[in-house]
Amino acid sequence: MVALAPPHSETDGCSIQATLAVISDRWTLLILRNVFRGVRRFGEMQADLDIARNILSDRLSKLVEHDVLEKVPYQHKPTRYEYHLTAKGADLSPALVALMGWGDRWYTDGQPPTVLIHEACGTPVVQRLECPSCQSEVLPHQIRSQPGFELVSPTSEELS
Amino acid sequence: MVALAPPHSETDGCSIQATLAVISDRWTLLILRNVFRGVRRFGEMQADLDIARNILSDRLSKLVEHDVLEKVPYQHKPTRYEYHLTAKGADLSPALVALMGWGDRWYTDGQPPTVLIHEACGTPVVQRLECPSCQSEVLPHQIRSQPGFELVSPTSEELS
DNA sequence: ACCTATAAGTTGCAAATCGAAACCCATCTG
DNA sequence: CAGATGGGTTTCGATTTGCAACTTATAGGT
Repeated sequence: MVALAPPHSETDGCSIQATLAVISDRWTLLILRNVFRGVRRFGEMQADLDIARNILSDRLSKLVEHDVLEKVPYQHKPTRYEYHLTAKGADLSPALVALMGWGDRWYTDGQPPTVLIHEACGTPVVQRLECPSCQSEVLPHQIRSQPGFELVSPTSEELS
Repeated sequence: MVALAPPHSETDGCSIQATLAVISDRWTLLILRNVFRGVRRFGEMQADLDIARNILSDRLSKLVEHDVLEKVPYQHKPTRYEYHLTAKGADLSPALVALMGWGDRWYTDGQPPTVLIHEACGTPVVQRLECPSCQSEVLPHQIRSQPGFELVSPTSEELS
């Protein structure tokens, strides 16, 4: 298990909380996964996801508000928009990869429905934690969490 | 942007969908983050998260149902349980790391509230995609998604 | 025996959110 | 002018949420 610092909710954990405020509902990540795959228009998304139109509309505007997607006109008369990933949205890629990986590992019997492969050589890629100074892989139990700038020594918690 | 295959919803994307069925609500990931940090009891979680007791109760039993957490008795008379991560639950660690990382990168002005460091040397760790055969880092735009076993050549989508 | 405290829920009910279908608007095609 | 297309908004019943109060089980004190 990962040894993490004891919680002190005001300063800490807000990263997850802020993240969840943006993506934690049944549809948002599915919408984003589709945008990653090139499904960018209202109708395409609606057909592919089988989501209610009002909900899709609401989620898209929230994603635009949160600067995860941006509306890009693709025709005039009448003006119609596509939804493209912003830099912030594209940066959700690792999270999407991680969640997809978990689903693959625990919710498929045989092959995963989709594998991500290294374009140059065709090998399936893996997601790992690395230590930039040791240049080696770090396993989950070899990490410790530490407050960013307060120099509080975390009263080290016992493990399970 | 990541080049991904066109969607064909029945076979594909179910990994994300299955994952979202488990974790996609406002509280579940916060609960799990706390369990990762050693907060395992009902009352502790309730106090730390400021979550309604009925919702917490509901989420915990769903997580137990989904085999992400398990109830472990820590006293008898009256029997009380702690919630521990199963292997499946612990395997959510990369996803949690990725989501926390995104929040850190986009929702904090200065230092991130919490950094994950390599226990052995104290260096902050990074999460990367790697190609096991090239033994090199793979950037998000260098990956392609591919159906797991059907040999369908994805009609390569134009990029943005 | 009685009172209080601790831990972990459950229940009741009002308020917010969701979802399916219908409706609206602008424009192009026949 | 009658559809068709694309992208929504509105309406309204069903579901989910959240707060507060209640319950159960047990230990400790007086």
